[in-house]
Amino acid sequence: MKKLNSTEIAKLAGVSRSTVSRVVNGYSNVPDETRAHVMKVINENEYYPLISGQLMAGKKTGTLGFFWVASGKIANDIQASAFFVHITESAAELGYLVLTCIVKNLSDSENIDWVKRVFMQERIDAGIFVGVSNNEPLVEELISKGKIVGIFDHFHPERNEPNRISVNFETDTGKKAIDYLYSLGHRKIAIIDGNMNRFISMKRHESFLAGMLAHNLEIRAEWMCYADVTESGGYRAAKAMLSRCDELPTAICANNDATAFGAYTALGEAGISIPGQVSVIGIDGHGKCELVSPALTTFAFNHREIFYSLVKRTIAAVEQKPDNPTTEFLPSTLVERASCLRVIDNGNT
Amino acid sequence: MKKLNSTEIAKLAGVSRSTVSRVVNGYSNVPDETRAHVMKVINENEYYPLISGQLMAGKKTGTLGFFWVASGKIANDIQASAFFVHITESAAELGYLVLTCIVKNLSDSENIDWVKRVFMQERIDAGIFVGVSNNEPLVEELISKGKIVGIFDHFHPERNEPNRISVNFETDTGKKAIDYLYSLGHRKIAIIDGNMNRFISMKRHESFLAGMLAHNLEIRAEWMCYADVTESGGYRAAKAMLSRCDELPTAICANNDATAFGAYTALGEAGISIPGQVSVIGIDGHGKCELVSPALTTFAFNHREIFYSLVKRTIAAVEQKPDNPTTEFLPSTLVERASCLRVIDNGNT
DNA sequence: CTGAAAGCGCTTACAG
DNA sequence: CTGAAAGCGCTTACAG
Repeated sequence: MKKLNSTEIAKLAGVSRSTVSRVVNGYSNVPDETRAHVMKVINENEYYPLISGQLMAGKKTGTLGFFWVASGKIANDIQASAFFVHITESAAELGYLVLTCIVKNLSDSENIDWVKRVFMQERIDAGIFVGVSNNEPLVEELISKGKIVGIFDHFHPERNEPNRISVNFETDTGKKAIDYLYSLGHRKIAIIDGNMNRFISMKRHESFLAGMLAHNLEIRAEWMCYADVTESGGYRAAKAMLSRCDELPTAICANNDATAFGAYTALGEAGISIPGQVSVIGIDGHGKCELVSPALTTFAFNHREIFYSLVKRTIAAVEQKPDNPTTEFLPSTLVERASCLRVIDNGNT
Repeated sequence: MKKLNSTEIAKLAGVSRSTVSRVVNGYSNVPDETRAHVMKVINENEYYPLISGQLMAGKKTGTLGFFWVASGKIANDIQASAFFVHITESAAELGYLVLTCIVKNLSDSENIDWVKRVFMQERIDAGIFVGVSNNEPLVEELISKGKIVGIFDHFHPERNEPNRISVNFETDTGKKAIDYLYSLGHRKIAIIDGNMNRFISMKRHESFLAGMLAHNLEIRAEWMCYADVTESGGYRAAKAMLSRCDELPTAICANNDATAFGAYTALGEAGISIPGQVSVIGIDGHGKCELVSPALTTFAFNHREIFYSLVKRTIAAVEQKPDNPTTEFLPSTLVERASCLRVIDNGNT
């Protein structure tokens, strides 16, 4: 069966290309009878309008870019899978396709150009970014050029351009984690902070400290450490912390679950039992929490909901829906597993 | 900065649009000096040719579709992540973008149309399919329409259309698994087969039996079971097998790792220790093998290599490279972990 | 080596 | 309600 174009379909149906187009696009100004007849010809001939023609005539692509910025190995990262699936499924639900790009390094000009070209060539209507810092120049450039960008973990209260869409974790989860450990009797708490270029890591840092202050807990320098948000970063940070501290904390509060998994390894290597000697708590809701031993207690976010919110509002911006909220903060839920132990309050503060 | 088109760039550079196009496309028939001058104007104005115009003029999309057919929940599946990452990275390495589609159900006409439209609208140059049966009507239809399709786990020796590209696991891994268990002294081996609509599951089934026959092992009906290739399928199959058998096998040979994980759960619920009472072996090289307890011994495949081969040859078909092999079989490597125990051969065969 | 011109397949204001 | 016509931005054979 030969592939027909709209002119040929029009001829077969005995109408003009205009009418074929109206039927294809579901416009209302076509009588039911005409529509049914044209549809029949379209279906019989399996006519699908070519995207090239539609784009030239000014239609949108119906496609979202998904830019996953990940420097390390992500092939076996459950989280990468979850993000990819949530974004793709959310987009599909709203009738959009997803063009995926894994970006290794946003400091590399070739990488930058690869991303930029996707936008500038108008292959997509908007792009979703995951894994960028809160002040990524490329993102800022795209926004300033009027491109619609949806960003996970991004907040600039002073900038509220309608094409700067973001979704965020609530900002007080750090304090909630400290509160929880405190309620279990922990008074000696170590903190593994994240990457201070990321909005949420910074907020979590502030929020950890707020929790410590609220309970009058000692913020001991040797227990404070910084990691990036990765498992290997958490491992290195925890290892260094353990080797320098005179006294062990009773609990470690990690910036995120991946960092906590890294801490598990460091504690294991040092022969320290979890939660017997040291409790560990994460934040995120990583799929691996239930697989590690002991299962990791965490403040979990609903990632499905988070990405749906981001994708939905990004698409709303594309379609110029009015009153579209540019940002949203979503809540966590405590999931108690086996990694945190109740301890006797020995009165030390 | 206003966005310019090729006419405006041509004017600024003092050449014709033809020459701008030649420079953009890197054609050789442009003197170095002209090329440098035009490039300068292009870069200064950040000119990127719109994909819409390029497509209309007959250029390819430079995009591959990735159709992941998965009926169940895949958000937390490590494998889904790995496949997605390998395909996207392989494509990027070869200069291609990837349009991803998660397909829930290839029996549903809406799902079918969603996939078909991506091809028919010419949004992509070719599509990669993962998770389809060896005789998927949609795939056959696309191939018969001349669409270039790359399929993971697909083999039809009698059909060798140049647009039917596939990559496969070697077909004798089942026998290797039996050989290995035999070498550990196992004589009472249970087999969990996969989905017989999948090429590799069928081959593995044949190959399991070949191994059993080669060693003169009894193929006991109560130890033979069928699952789909999922973890829950493996669980159900193993559970049913355990409840009906009078005597326990000393080892379970699973069609694939996910099925083996399901068997773990069934054995755990029945209070049967792995590998103390029953050894378990998988096939695949799933990222979770090292996370489960005991770590799963498996015949692992190099998924990166597998998907690179598929993507590379699919792209070669798009670019009409000569002598492009339409299929390839890749080997496994035994990865010994903790799930298989050496047993004393009690002489039973 | 270079430009003028044709052409790709649609959609949409416009006129009726 | 419907059609003729313009127009979208490129590439490429063609002619020189």
